[in-house]
Amino acid sequence: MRLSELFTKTTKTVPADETSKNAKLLIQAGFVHKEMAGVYAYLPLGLRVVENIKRIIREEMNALGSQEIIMTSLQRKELWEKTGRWDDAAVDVWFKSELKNGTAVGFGWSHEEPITNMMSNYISSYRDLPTSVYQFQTKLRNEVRAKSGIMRGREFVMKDLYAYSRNAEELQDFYDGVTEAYLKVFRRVGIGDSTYLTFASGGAFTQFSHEFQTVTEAGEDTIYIDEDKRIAVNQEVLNDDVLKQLGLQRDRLKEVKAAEVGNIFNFGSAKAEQLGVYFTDEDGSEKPLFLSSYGIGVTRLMGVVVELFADERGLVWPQSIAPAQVIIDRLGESRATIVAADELYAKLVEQGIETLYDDRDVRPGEKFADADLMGIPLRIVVSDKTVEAGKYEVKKRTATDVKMQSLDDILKDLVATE
RNA sequence: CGGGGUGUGGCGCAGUUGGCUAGCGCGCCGCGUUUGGGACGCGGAGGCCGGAGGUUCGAGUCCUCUCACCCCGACCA
Repeated sequence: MRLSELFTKTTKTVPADETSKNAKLLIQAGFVHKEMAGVYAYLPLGLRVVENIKRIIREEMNALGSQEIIMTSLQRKELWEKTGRWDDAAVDVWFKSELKNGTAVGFGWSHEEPITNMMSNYISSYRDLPTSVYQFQTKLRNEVRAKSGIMRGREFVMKDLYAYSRNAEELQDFYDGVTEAYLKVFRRVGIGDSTYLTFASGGAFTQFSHEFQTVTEAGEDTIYIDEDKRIAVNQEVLNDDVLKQLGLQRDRLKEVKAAEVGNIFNFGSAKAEQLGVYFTDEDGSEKPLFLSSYGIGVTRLMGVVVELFADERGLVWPQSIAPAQVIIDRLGESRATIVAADELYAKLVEQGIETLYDDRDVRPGEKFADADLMGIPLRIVVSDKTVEAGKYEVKKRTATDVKMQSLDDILKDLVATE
């Protein structure tokens, strides 16, 4: 994409009503637009990041054998009444409305109920199990107070996966598989080192649920991490019994602030019993489905990445989710430089490398500042000097030094670090 | 939901004890000079001051109500 044609622009001044680092930088760099408190629109560059995160998650979920669907935003009241979750006293984040004829509907803040109910149409035998589906959906939650930019909104993109199993053992197998897959997702998006499998308060069926917590000051949770074992305990369940049970020693734990980027729940058969969803087992008996659900906050994850890596010059994206791999800064308007930059751009695009091309007639300082602000991993300068040298000037976003490289060297490096 | 704060061109801000045509910077448009870390000159366009009501000869400035936004706390199944 040529920056002269890119729909958004960067800005030097940031809206005064944002204090969180992620919102400030994402707005400044033109990645998102704030519509209202806790509600953000994703612009071309921001959308690319979201889509890159989704792509990684999608690959890992598909590898588990799960299949992608998309559920509805409008939901039926009756289903949620069956599980006691329609009541505002039980769930206080509901957005509710009604149809013209007065029928009550809710806007989806989660999808366990409708999806489990739907399963009664498609699962009737043990032969249909285990099975799982997932979706990327915009969740709507009427939070009393939105905060932390895109990390806690009233409208946000979430990947939720629902797995149905024949019994507790089968459920556990899948549960363990997803746990691994999640760790892999977080490694791939670049936050593996700071993300911990965390024991948190469980549902009705199990003592614990598992959260994936990324260590950052911008987080809302307090967790205690064991750096050697790579696990953590959420403050909400921390006590001597729990530590003993998990084989952890209090004096080896470190208290940190963290943001929950993923969570997994084991509902056992409780949800299916409430909703009346059964299958016929091998012996002919009717049994309730075992449900487990798995969430990753896609847009929150994006916010966490910003918080984790951004520096004083702007955003810093890991290569795996960056809106582009490369930004070409063309300096000067000489014929030779324009031709050289156009050629480089065409070649990179041809190689399938996402490339931003700063072809604007603005001063060098502005181009450098924008490239830094947008956080593109690799910057290539094309100028009269580089044309004369027959090489390109290359600089990593995180580096301070520049290298003179040929296109072949650049391509080699790009593939190697992918 | 409790406490605190803020609403003035697209963005950031100033506007004195009420006073006459509401300013400044960035950005935007035109012309020219510039071009390796956010250039400069000249000339322009753009706001009825969040909204409603009130006080007053006169309201961006005062009063009442209301809406929105931000922060802290509570909440987050």
